[in-house]
This record gives sequence, C-alpha cells and structure tokens, in this order.
Amino acid sequence: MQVNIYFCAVKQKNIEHRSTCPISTALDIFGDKWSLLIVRDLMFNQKKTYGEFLQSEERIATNILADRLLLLEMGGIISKEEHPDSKAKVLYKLTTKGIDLIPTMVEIILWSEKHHEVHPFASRFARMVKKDKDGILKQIKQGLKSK
Amino acid sequence: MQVNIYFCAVKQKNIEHRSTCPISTALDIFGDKWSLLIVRDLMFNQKKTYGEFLQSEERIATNILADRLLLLEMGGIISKEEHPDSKAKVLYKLTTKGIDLIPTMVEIILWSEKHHEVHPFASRFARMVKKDKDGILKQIKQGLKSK
DNA sequence: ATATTCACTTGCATATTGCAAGTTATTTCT
DNA sequence: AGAAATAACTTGCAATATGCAAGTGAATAT
Repeated sequence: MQVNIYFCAVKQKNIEHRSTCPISTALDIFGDKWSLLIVRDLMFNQKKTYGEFLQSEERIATNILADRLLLLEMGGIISKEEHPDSKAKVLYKLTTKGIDLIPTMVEIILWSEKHHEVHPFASRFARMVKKDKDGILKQIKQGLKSK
Repeated sequence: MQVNIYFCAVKQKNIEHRSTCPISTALDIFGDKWSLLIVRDLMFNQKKTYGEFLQSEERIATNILADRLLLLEMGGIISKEEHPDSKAKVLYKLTTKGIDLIPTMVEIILWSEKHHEVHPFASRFARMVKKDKDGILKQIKQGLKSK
C-alpha cells in the first residue's frame, strides 16, 4: 500500500526484474504456484470474478488471491472493470498481454498432459490441439477478444 | 530427508498435486521463481554443474539451488550423472521430460520479448524463431540429445 | 429494515527464502 | 606427500511469504 503524489491511497506492487533474460522477466511476473491458475480460469474457464476464482478446486486462500490479482494487474496481464450486473462485483479481464499468454499456456498443457495423469478434459483438449494448433489458438483468442 | 524401507537415508521431496489440471500439475513442479532458470541454463546456456548454475546473473542462493535441483530431479525433469572430468563434479542433464519443455520455454521467451525490454540476444533469438519455429525447436532438441 | 452476497483485509501461526558461514570430498599445486 | 584450492553441498538464523480463520464495509436481495 503506497501513497501517490495526490495523497490518494493507491495499491501498488513493484515488480523487480532480476535480469534482462526473458525467462527471468516472465518469472518475475508469474513465477509462483497461483498466478497462472488465475490466468487459466480467465482463459479457459470463463471465470471473471473474485468469487469464481475462489471456487477453483486448488483452493487458493482469500488473501493470496487478492495479492495475485494485484500482482497480475501490476504486471499488465489483467485489468479490472465494472461488472454489468452489479456494483458489488468486479469483472476481471485478460489484457492483450494476458491474451498473448495463450501459446505458453497451451504448451504447458501439452507438456503436462504428455507426462502426467491429468483430467480427461485436458487429454481431449491436447488431442484437438495436436490436430490443429493454429486453429485452436485463434479460436481461444477470438473467444477472449469478443468479451 | 526421508528413510526408505531399506533404512538407507534418501533425499526426497514428494511433489503434491493439487488437482488433475495440467497447468496446476505443471506449477506443482516448476511454479516458482528459480526452477525454470535452471532449466534455461541447461537448455540454452550449456551449463551443466552446480557451480555454473550459481554463476548466473540472477544470483540464486546456494541452499535454494540445492533444493531446486532436488525438486527438478524428483519431478523427473533433470538427472544427475558422473562428470567425465572429475569425481568432485556432478553433471546435470535434462531428461526427455525436461527436453520436452523446449516449446514451453520458447513460447515464454517470445511472449516476454514482445512485452518487455530484454537482452538483445533474446530479441535476436525471437526473430529467428518467428522465421522458422519448427526448425529452431528441432535444432535445440538435437543439441540436447547428443550430449 | 434485515439478511446475504461480494470483494476484500487483518491477525497470527507456519513455511519458505535469502544470506553468511561452515563442511566434506576431491583435485591441484609445491 | 602435504597444503591449498575447488566443487557441491549443509546449517543457522533473520526476514519474508503463505495459509487459515475471522472480520469489515459496500451493495444487493428479501
């Protein structure tokens, strides 16, 4: 929690970059056990609110979720918007930078599906991607852009 | 540090899987700030020993390095071998599972290069990948397999 | 007007990280 | 052959991050 020059309280997390290596820079933003699960929920599971993220089966703690949402926002991966249904709700969206993580996320899924026992949905998805990767990537991107 | 049924001390880290989601499963193995930097050094920088990993510019602590090497080994991503030059050295290698992370790593590099200021080497690499992704992926794979 | 939902925040115990200083087994130097 | 250096860790401890349970305040539903 920091204060800006207008003395208006502003939440901020400065992301330190350990080096100019692109892998290191990426990990500075999403190198933890939770951030990419939020991205996953936004990207593949049509989740958009704090409450929906909380319900994911990995059971993220409320304070950690709040912290990671802030970090992802500071990292330029997600943004907050007014929820059309209610002022009490907050709608989270992937930014362009967040949407650009689609290929990375898909490769992680392919790798994990190859080497671990995963949910049948994941295996089916992997099969589809192997048939037509570019098509699926575009489809996911379109689904996110329209919203 | 655990003890196996033969009462022979064995180092072990059990990797817990929070769900059967492939992203979550992957993060259970490499979801931290350091693991993929070790993979990077093995994959792109021809580093193979504890001492070489220590010298990377992100300055990993010695105990964390030892811990992550163990975790990566338990996760099936790296393996230890005798160093041909000396008994005092240990040679770390990517397993097949580790080599299979090439596409994920390359996508992270492409994403990071697009959205951050990174080292000129990374920009040059990104340009090459954009010209012939499949070719570069194969080339990297070949370079790792032969060793 | 009251209860419930929603998005957080707070306090505190526990776990992980980071730093500096060992330790032990080689290997190199003299 | 003995001493110094190298390599790969380990240990102790302070600082930081995580996880859990309970609380808060605004907005909405009853």
